[in-house]
Formats: sequence, structure tokens, C-alpha cells
Amino acid sequence: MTATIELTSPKAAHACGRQPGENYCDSCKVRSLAVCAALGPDELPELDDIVHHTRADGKTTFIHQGETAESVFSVTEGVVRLYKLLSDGRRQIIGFAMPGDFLGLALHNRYGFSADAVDDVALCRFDRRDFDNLVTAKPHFLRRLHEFATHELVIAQEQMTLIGRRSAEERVAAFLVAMRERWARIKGPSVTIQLPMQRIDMADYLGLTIETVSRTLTKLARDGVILIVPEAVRVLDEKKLLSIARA
Amino acid sequence: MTATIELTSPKAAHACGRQPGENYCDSCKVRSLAVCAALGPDELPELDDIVHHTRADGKTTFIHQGETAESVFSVTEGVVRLYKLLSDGRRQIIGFAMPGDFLGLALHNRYGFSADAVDDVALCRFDRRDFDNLVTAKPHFLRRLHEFATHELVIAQEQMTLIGRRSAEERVAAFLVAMRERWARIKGPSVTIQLPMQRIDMADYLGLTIETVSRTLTKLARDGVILIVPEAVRVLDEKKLLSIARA
DNA sequence: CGGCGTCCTTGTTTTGGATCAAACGCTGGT
DNA sequence: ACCAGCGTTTGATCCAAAACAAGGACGCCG
Repeated sequence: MTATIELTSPKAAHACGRQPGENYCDSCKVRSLAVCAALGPDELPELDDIVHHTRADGKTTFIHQGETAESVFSVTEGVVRLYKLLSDGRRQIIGFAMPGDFLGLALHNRYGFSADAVDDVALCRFDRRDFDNLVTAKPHFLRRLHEFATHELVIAQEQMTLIGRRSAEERVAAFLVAMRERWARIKGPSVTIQLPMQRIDMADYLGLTIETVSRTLTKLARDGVILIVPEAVRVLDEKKLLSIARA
Repeated sequence: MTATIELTSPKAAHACGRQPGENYCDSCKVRSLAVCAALGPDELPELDDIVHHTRADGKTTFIHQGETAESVFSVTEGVVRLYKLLSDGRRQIIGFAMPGDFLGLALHNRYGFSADAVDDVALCRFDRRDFDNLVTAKPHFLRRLHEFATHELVIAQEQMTLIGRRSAEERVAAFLVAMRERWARIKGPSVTIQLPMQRIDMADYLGLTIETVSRTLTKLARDGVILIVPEAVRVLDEKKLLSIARA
């Protein structure tokens, strides 16, 4: 079970088969537009690479906390986990990035977290300097970016509240509801909530252990709130799930 | 013990005695510059009010979670707590704002948190629309704002890690170190860390209870790391404190 | 000066979730 | 088909922090 890391050379052909002269593959364009709606697609920075990663053996980490921030990424396929590691190995996942999400937008010199693939992931990589220049040149774009950052901040503050003040069951329920809403924006609504990440990822995101996450899911299933299926859960009692999840 | 709420009328004289025609009192100008360094002081938006609050009976809440965001504030004196409340009364303090800090910069329509005074507080209030207009007109200003927001995001992610993955002692030590660094920027370095907030505020910030905070401080004092004094702690063993606080 | 209301500390008990331990069920390889 | 390895679930025990409880130590006000 080895990692698949395929890094196309700068300005290379896109995953979709387009050639370097054409700036965007449809996937990238569509996803980028989610954030860059204030600009026309032709005003986006030039794409550097398309990067594909598969979760496997830890070698797929493409953002390393503390390293110089040289790229901005946009997720087009799959799920990415963003995390901070303590020196003794404890890990806090600070978020999951899904198709349409950007990574490394902070305009800081160094990354504040690490990121790797949860499943099979495709990313568009942009040079951070191009991004910087674009930001300087296009106030609309900067404004969009700022809105994006403040939205992230709101999410982070909600997560703080979740971890700091809510029980294991509330955390898990809130996580399920949040995942359902995120998938709904990407793929449309569904009673099946895809959970491509492992239990340990949920645990490290929610400030719990793997056993507690497992037990809590089992309890929710026993209570008839959800049905546990591989890589997902099916929502059986939406009202109850929401009532546990809501503050 | 009643609340002191003094709200000068729009464009009224400043706390320092300046008249409406003069846009800024020194305090505001100095503090605003901390964030708006990319602009000259004359390019700042016009000040609406100077607001003074004293922590007392809960009536001093000047930002209410969920309400329409009509103002942006800048703290010039004292400490403000920002928090989220759950419906059953559980509270998570998401941050403390100190002199030089801005509140409500998100450019969202509604506030995502509440804010009130920890001690005697003075704030400059700006109309959010003026702020918006300025942001639209001056890209430098927006860029500064964006850097500010992403810095907040980094802090929030660190706090998530603190609350999600670290022990009570580590949380308290990290809090003390962070407070010392913040005061150092405002007043210069000192072995005495001012703690104007109550134990319950620290507890709600760190995801602990008041008793655990108290016990942990006592333990740190017993171990010769700090000396507890009213409204503050004195650092006796900096190296040890840092080694507990650092990840 | 005395009583009262806060806030803080300290002691005791309880508990939610962590930790330790073991078995289960896939999946992939031989 | 069998086995090995991993992720997950379940069970038993432990423990850090919560919850409960009771004293102090101020500061304020009558």
C-alpha cells in the first residue's frame, strides 16, 4: 500500500487533458469560482500544477507547519485534513478542506498548520507570489479573500465552543450535521453523510479519542438516530440529530 | 455597585477633551494606528463615539451575538471579553480584546459573538458603513484588515489545539504566557502578569471550571513557578512556566 | 463596626471520557 | 482458502477534571 504522489511539472498539462496555454481545467475553474466570484475566471492567477495525492503512509503531507508558504492550494477532489502537531505527537485537526476550499490563503510567510490527504485528493497549486500580486492588483479579489478568512474565523470560534464546552455526543452530532451541510453544497442534499476520514481523524478534530467517537456513534445508532455504514452514516432521525447538535 | 455606561452622542467631544471637529483623541489615534499602519492617521474613518463601560451587572454588553453589526470598535483602555453562549447558559470565551485591538471587523451582517467589559473599558466606536466604504476605497487598508483577520484565525486555531489536546496545567500556563506577551506589547515587559478578568473568565476561555483554574494556579504557585497576587501573578520561574506552556 | 454578597480557595465525591485490553471484520497478499 | 495487518468496536478499569460543598477573604454599605 504505497502512496501515489503525482506532481505534474509547472505549467504542465492539466489533469483534465488541457494544455499549458489554456489556463484552467473545468474542475479548477468551477471550484475557484466558488471563492473568486468577484472576478472573471480569466482574472485568476495562472495555475502552476495539478497535484494528486492518496492517503497512505504519511508521505502525502503537502503543507508542513512552520515551512515557508510558497503555494496556495484549491481542493478539486477529495478531502484534506489540516492539523497541528504537538511535540509529543498529540494532534489537533483544525479543519477538513473539501472541494472548493482554498488552503494557505493567510498571506503569512509560514504555514501555521500541516495538511495531508484523507482520501484520493486532487488540488490546484498556485504560486503564492502570483496570488500576492493578484491580491495587490485587484481589490475585489482581496475583499473576497477577506470574507473567506473571516468566515473561517467564525467557524474556528464555533469549533472552540464545541470543543471547550460541549459533551462528546454533542460534538459528534454537530460534526455529522456540519459534514452533511458541506456535502449538500457540493453534491446536493442526501440522507447519507459521507465520512471519508477515519475515526481517529474525527477524534482529533473533536478533541476526543477514537474509542469515544466509536462509542458515541454506536449510541446514536442504538438510539435510532443514525445507521452506521462503511465510510458514511445514514440519517434516520433528522430532528433528533439536530436537537443534539444544536447549541 | 452599578454599571457606569457613558455613551457620548455621535460626533461628540472625545474622552480626552477634544471637540467634534477634531477627528481623533490621541489615545484613539495611537491605538488605531496599531492596525491601520498602512494608512496615514487622516485617512481613518470618522469617529462616532467614545464609549466607556465598567463591568458590573451584565448591562455592559455592547456587542450582542446575532444582532445586526452596526459598529466597529477599537479598545483604548481596559480588557473586553468576547464570548459565545449556548442556550443552556454554558459559555465559551473566544478571546480577550485589549488596548489596540479591534472588534467587529468581520464585515458580516451580524455579530458572531457577544462582548462586554472585564474591567473599566474605553472604546472608540466607528460606524460600520464608514468602515466598509473606507475598505472599498483604500486597498491598503483592506490588506491590513485581512492580515489582522488571518492573524486572529491563527490564534483561534492555536486555541483550538490548546482546548482540544492539552491538560489543565498546560492550558493555564499557556494562558499566562500569552497574557504576559500581550501586556508586554502594550506596556513593555514585566514579571508581573496583570489578570483583570475573574477566574471564571479564564475558565470559560480555557474550557475548564473555575475550581480547576484555581487549583492549577495554586499548584503552579506551590511549585515555585508563580506567585499569586490580587489581579495578577508574578513569574518566579520563567523557564519552567515556558516549558509547561510550550507545545 | 457588622453583615452581606462576591470571588477565590480548598476539600470531597462523582463522572465522563481516557486508557488499557481484546476481539471482530474487512481487505489484500500469498 | 488462509493469514496478516489495519481499522473499528466493545469491554473493563482508571483518572483528570467536573460537580458538589464549605470555608475564607475582601470590599461595600448601612
